[in-house]
Amino acid sequence: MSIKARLNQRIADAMQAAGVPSPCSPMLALSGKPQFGDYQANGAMGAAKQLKTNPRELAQKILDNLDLEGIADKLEIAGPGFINITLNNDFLAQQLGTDIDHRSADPQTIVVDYSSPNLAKEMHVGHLRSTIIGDSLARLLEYQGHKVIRQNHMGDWGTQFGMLIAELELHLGEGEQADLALNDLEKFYQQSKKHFDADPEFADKARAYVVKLQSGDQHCRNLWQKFIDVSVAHNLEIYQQLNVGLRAEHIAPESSYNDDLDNVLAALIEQGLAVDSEGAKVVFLEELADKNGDPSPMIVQKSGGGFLYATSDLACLRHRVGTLQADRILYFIDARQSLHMKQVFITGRKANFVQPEVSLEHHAFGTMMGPDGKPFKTRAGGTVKLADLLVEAVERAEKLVSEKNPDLSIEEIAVIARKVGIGAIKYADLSKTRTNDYIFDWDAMLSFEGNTSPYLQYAYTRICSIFRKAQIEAEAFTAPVKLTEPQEKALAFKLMQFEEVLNQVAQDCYPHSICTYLYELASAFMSFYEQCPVLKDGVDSDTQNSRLQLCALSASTIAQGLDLLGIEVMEQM
RNA sequence: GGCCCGUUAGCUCAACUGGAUAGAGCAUCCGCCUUCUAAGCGGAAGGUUUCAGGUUCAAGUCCUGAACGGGCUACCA
Repeated sequence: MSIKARLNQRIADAMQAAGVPSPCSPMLALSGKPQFGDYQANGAMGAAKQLKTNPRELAQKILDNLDLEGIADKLEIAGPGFINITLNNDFLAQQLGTDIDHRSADPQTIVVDYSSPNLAKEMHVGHLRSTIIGDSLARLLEYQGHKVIRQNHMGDWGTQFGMLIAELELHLGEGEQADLALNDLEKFYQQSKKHFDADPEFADKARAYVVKLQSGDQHCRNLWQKFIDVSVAHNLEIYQQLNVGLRAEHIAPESSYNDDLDNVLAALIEQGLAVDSEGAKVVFLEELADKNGDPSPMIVQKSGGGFLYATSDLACLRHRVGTLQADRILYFIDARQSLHMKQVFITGRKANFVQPEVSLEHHAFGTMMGPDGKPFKTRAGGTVKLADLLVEAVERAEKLVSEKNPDLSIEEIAVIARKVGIGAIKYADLSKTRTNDYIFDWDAMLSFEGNTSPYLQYAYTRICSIFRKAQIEAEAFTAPVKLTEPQEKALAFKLMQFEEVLNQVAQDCYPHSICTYLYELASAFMSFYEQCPVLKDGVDSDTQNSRLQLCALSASTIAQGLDLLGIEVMEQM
């Protein structure tokens, strides 16, 4: 149990003993300022209001019932009724020596839907968010002992594929090889779009091919498969470069639900949820009605008989609940899909595809904007390819690493540059609040100074360097910790908060909290490093061992935290 | 038109879900490498949290309205 959880429990009990009706919340938070101690409990003020008593008197009554002997040094009532708690140094030191079980007491089956690119085009920088935020959550939940099922809901079944198949047929007809023609997917898409817009005959063929493909025509199916294979291979390559845990076995594309769409529709009709409207089959949702009371429509079958993504998302939802047995389903998808996701969730529940206890969560995120604050486009009007961003990042890192550390071999530099460059990109994205729109800026994203992943990696290498010099294995090292310098205490206190942060993120799915935490931890380590010599002359052996222990714990926490973000560490940089 | 989201330092972002004097990084300025990696450390400066009301012991955070920006809004995904 984390220190925070323990304090929370004790204070809640004390509040109850002081006459606060349950449930009573201590409202425990980290103190904002050093003079206010380590934690502050803000619950007395709200409770006093409820009881119509004086908040400071109530706070005193709570303190009278609160026993933190051996845990806290100082308990103070301040301001209108804050309870400030200063932890005991020996308690903190002793806590550092105990192993905390990071595994959840209630392991669940959790489906994590992320990345889910459209296979018609190459991945661009806009795909970064879903891919790395989702991956981070998958790693964290796995670390906590949940059964995580990654699902990459790739878009392989849309209208555009008719156009792409027709284009591919054209190329193959001229004797070209498929993988050569598809070497540049972006270019291929543009060519095909050009044909579609300029040539009515081509356009008709493209439209016909969509229908043929979806009804199982072998010729179209073969062409489609060729295209998909190339596109999937491209995506898997990107995942590998990004150190993202998505593999071929996690791909559950739209097309895989095709055979179930008729069943979904039949179920919706049978339950009276889907009705005829303007020739289409539509589900009307009063739950999402506007202020005039007009319900929100969701088309589940087009007037021509074709299906849309609402239907395949419903089939997908039913599969995840019924077959995959999910307790919780997390969707990491663009905020523009918010209405669609609400419609799917509500319909899924009304149709009994989803039991009430299953948690459906759309964790949306904002749109990538350009430097002008408008939705991001390159000067040519296109997007930046993800592959190009990764190449640029590694190149910049390579240049810097070889400048900073010329003694390293070419091979070492290449490995370090990859970890630094990719880490910087991921961290730049992960460290921002998920839900807001955000500005894409090359230099900010590829910065290696300040609050960036190289800063964290650098802290790690500094610790490695100490252990290398001492000729001690960091992982195996254990020694009692004593906290005398303020930097030592600050570092120890930060180390103890790791679990609290992870629990929070596992719940609200905001991995930027992990970034903030790791930056604060690394920052506390840097101050400690400057102020508290470890191996230098004049440091007695107890102090040296205690500091080595703090170093070892800092290294393992930073490495573990970065691993949860999918960022790698290295011994030297 | 309706609905959803956003607006915090010159720039990019935080603020533990209503708590105390709103914090970081970048950029700027001043210090610190003969001693564990200076991708670092210490310090300075920078704010009417878009605006106007309201609720509250307490509002960047909640409610109402306005301005600006983005998105969604029936046969793309």
